[in-house]
Amino acid sequence: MSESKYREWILDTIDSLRSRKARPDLERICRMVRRRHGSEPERTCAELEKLIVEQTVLKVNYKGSISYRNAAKVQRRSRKKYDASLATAVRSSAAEDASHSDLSNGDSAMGPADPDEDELEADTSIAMDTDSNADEEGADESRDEEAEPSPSLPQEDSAPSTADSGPVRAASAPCSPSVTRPDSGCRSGSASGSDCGPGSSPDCGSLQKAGERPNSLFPSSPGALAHNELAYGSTVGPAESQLPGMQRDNNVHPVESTKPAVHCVSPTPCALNNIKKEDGAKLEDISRSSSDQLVPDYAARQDETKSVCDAGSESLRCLPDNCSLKKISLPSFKATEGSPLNGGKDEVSVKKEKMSQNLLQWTVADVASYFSAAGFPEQAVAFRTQEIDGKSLLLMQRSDVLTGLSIRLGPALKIYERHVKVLQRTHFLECEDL
DNA sequence: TTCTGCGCACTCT
DNA sequence: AGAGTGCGCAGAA
Repeated sequence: MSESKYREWILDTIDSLRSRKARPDLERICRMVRRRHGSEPERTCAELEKLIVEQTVLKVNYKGSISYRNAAKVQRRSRKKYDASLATAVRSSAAEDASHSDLSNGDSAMGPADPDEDELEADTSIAMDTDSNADEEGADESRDEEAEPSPSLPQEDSAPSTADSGPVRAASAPCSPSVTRPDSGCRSGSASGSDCGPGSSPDCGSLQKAGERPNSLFPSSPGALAHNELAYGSTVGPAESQLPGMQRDNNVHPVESTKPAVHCVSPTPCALNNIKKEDGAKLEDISRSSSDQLVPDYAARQDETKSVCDAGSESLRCLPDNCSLKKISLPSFKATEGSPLNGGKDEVSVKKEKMSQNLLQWTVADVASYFSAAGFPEQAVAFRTQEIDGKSLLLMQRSDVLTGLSIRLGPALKIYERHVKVLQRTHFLECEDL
């Protein structure tokens, strides 16, 4: 309930700042929301992150600083072509979130709000993230594999877009989730920092809602995912898939753009710190005792084998079959599928499917226990703190993992490359098949 | 002190 | 050339 209210407030604020030619950064947004509605900065940060995840708001790195955009209003300028292709991906999920249209973000306040704005969000968002980091491999790889499928999509979309008839319309679904990462949350500026400051550990509880949203499912569309990676991962990204505003930084200062993200200590992270100390200990103990050695082996192998492309399917096989990850408890997975340890090729594929599907059903606890069991108990706490469930996991970008969880770079890289990426890839590859 | 409006330079398509 | 963005400054509240 308050969620939509916040959405409105935040979008309104962003629009407002923009109209007055002020950079819509975290600090200003929080301040304005507080002034206008009396909302706590931490809460605003949390809600903002949710919107970012939903892609209702895009977080971009423009001219060296982080800015937030009303997804509905961005991108209409350039990416229309892109949209077309993206639209497809999005659209699939769109259906699911039709409900989302409520996102209509109340831009009303803003400018020439277009009627199509609601819909725009979807595509817009997808492409955005500029700030991201560039991480080469991630993006490159994903690009290779993922980019391919998309080509086919475009055409399809074009049709739909036609349907949109509207000038801009492309995708009808506002769903795409993660283009931007929530990571930078409160980091920017002093204000943000102070607002969401460590001491103020925002109520993470609020954050989790993001994952609950229906649209978070959209990743089910391979295309969408791919795009996310591209865009986000713009990281490395080939300018191909990025949005105008966002890519600027990446293209121009790939490295620099990353920096901000690194420093950033999103609101969540702030909370993380506190939580880590408290609950972390418990969790760590538990998880540690349960799994440490499992992953290395598997992970290492993955790394080598990983020629990205096959990573997806390979990983699947790897996880359950080759690697003795039995210990890793994948609740949903097991539940629906039974023991993953046996079975021939057919079974494997079946498992694959189920696993992917189940991924969407993973709860925060499932995700945490997964990483815990995978040998990252400490980091698992971060996932838990950030309330990353299966859906969120699918939406995570490399930078999210590297910087948004406030975990050390080393483990973060391993987690992303060996697990997150693999799970995502697997998931959407599978979706593709379907 | 804070908010708001806006000229103008930048950046990108 | 056209359009989005936001810095920096001045005026208003």
